[in-house]
Amino acid sequence: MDGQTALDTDAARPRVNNRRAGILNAAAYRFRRQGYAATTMRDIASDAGMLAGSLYYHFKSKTALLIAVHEEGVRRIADAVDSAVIAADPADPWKRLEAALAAHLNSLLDGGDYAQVVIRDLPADEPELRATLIKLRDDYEDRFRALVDALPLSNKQDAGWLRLILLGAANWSKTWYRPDGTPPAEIAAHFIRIVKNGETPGSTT
Amino acid sequence: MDGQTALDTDAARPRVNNRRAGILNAAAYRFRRQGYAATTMRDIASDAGMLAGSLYYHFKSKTALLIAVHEEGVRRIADAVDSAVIAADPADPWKRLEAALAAHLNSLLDGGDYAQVVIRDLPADEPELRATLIKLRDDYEDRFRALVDALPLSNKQDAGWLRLILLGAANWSKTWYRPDGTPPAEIAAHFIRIVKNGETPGSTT
DNA sequence: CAGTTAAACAAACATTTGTTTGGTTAATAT
DNA sequence: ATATTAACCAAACAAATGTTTGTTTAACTG
Repeated sequence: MDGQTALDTDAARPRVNNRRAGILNAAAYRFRRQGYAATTMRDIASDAGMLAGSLYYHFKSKTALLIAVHEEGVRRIADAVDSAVIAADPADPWKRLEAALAAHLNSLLDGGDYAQVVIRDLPADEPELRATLIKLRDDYEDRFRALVDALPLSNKQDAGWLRLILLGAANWSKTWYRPDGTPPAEIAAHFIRIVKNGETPGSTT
Repeated sequence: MDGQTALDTDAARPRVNNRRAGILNAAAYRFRRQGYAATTMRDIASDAGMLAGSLYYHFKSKTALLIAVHEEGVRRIADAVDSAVIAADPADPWKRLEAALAAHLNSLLDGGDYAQVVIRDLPADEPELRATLIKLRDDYEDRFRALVDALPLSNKQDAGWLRLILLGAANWSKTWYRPDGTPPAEIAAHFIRIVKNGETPGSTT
């Protein structure tokens, strides 16, 4: 029995916590498709290839699972946005905002399940849990606050409205987006162009 | 087997179905606050002043209750928008759209619970139910399709984007709106102004 | 009055829920 | 080899779930 070398046991598979990612993936998948309340621990366990009780070796509760998915989701979408902003032209604040919005949309629409869970409406059961999740999202959205504040606006007071319009329109896109339709980057370009130039006839594009 | 087709909205017989509205209100209240999956029939029954089983005299299932709330919600918000558009200046298509958006926002933010349930993310459990609810909302949103198509746009192709931006930003407002903040009508005015005139310096008309 | 019936109750139903517990396996370390 | 421990299973748990059933109450009608 012990004659076999450790060739079949993947060396890149650490013995400790190597199933955590798989469980989190399954949870994110289910939370996105069914929502938190409608997802059962047995759903998640089944997708992860184990029994419901076994999940409690890795996570102490269903709530902890939701928080972990949120944290991972915020981390991913924030990284994507930060990278896009860094790669964008530092001299063009509109382009920087567009790059951030495109990354946000891409994470939301063509990305995995995590980002969708972050954006989706939060469960209102436990106020404490709700506060935790809202804070996670707010910290992320601060990026857009800074990007919008850097714009040369005709009315500086509009920075807040601009942020709300763009993030709202973007977050709502998951209800009408189709993978065979306009890609996320183009959606972002349209959004930015419209709020930047307006739709009044005669405005130069 | 006399199939009674009594109008449930008929108030001529107070004794018949006079609790329907109360039950629907309770359901809308709970669905808005907790979401559909997290709301129990006992929650609704408790708010309506009866036991869970008694609900089944008025509605055949929890699903039927959700559909009824959606139908009532769409009816209310559609009526509000239609009235606002009729009262608006027929010669100014931008004002007409703004009036519709203001009515939409008002129903969503300062209105009752029904509109929020319509807007909230739909349960994905039963595809058939989901299709029913989506169709209800789509029929309502057709109003905005017509209003946007009537605009004198610098780029006619942008009608679709304009509708998506405005409805998206509006529907997302429930996540950041505070009753002591900017009132719905002013929010609508800001949204319209920005997409109409743009934010490029010097474009103030 | 009796007869009918809308409306609700009281109690149970069979599942499903999140979670706990104790035991089992197999890899690792000593 | 022995001990340890990460990881999981198998089974149960109490509570909660949507729904059904038989019965009761009270208002209307003839």
